[in-house]
Amino acid sequence: MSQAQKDSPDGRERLVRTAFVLFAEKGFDSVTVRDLASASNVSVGLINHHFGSKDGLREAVDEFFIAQFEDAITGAAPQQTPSTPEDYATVIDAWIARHEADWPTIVAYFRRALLEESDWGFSLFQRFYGFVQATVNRMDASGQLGPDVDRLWLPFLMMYLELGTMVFDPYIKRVLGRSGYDRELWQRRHRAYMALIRRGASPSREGL
Amino acid sequence: MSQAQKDSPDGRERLVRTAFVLFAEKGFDSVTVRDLASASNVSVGLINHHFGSKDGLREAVDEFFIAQFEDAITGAAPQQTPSTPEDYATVIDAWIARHEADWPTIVAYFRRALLEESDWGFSLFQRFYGFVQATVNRMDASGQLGPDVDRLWLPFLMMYLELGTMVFDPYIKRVLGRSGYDRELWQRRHRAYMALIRRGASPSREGL
DNA sequence: TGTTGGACTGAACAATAGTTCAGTGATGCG
DNA sequence: CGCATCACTGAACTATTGTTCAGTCCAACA
Repeated sequence: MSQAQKDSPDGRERLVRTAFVLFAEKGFDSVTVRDLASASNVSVGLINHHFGSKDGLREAVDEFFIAQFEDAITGAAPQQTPSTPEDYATVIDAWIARHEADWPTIVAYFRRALLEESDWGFSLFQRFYGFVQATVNRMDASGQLGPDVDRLWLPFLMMYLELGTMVFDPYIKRVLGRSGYDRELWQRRHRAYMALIRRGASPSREGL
Repeated sequence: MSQAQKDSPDGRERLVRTAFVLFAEKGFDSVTVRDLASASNVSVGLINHHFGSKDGLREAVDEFFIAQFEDAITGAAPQQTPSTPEDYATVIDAWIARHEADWPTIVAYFRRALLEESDWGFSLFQRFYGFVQATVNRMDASGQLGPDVDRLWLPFLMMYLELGTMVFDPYIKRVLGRSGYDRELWQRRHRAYMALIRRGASPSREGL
């Protein structure tokens, strides 16, 4: 049990980090153990030495990723529990801002985790769902939800808006020429998202 | 150039159809040419004979899929161009209803197309975007959009709600125990979706 | 100093992948 | 009948994959 030394990462750590990037970019199956080894400057044998198999490495990378995600949902807002749409969006924005450097990689990895339909991808979804549901419940308790709003679907619809931004970002990039997470675009999305949740898209029916 | 005979599909057609199902279920890479051959009751060689390569078969399956999608967007509503959120949702509902039998396969294939980030997956996205955008423009022209609604993001957010329902349905199944496309659940989602687009989730601010 | 243990190597291995191609059988045409 | 064409076969081939393992190196410890 050697202590973690931060100065120069050993082969094991380099493997996890480069695998995280490569899996996110190209997908698990498309990355060979030789790709991983040469990108990490280690030999092929080291993967099986440390992780038993390529799948073992994947599990290690998943844990590495979950740690960041966990921190985002719990550690992110230890005291401030969001109870308005603005709070909720702010928490998520803060998380994104905190991970700005490797945000594209995180998004890409998240994408694949969700779309590959794995068990742990489901656990990610479930955890996120719990977070959104709790927020909606608090909004409800403080009278911020209309009486006819569907309490079952609203959390899912909110998740779709959030996760859709992540999952479809590659296509946004191709349609608009830049990522939906680019500063200006993201702020605009934030406002549009907020407005939709709050008031919908119809003109306010003052005349009724 | 033999005419298409409907009675008993030849090896080529059987290959495309079973490949469509298997690719949707397990993903392109996870399906071997031997799987495809035995599931279609043909020999391995036939794939390369007809399609040149496994990738050639994929292209044929993609075209097969696009044909259905195309029919959904254009053929679905030849005359009726949607210009209200209700119209829009109705067109999509009709499409889904029309493909009820193989809807799960279509959803699964769509998922994989998105995940793989292929050019044609992008063209699907783009085409759908064009459809939604046109609808939003018509809504705008007939005064159904609030003045402060973001015209750039609204179509994307609407797409996220629609596509999210498709892409995340496997998780809905695991959270709620049944598909979001089950009749009762779907109708409820339809209303919740409509309400969100129209009025948002906040209680109507009549007192203001 | 000798020895133990763990990180690390890389050639060799076995399994599996997609592809090739010589050959079969049925069909239609002259 | 002879010939050409076409869908189709399946054993053989080649490339690539993940895995194994005997062996190297080096730091820690007695």
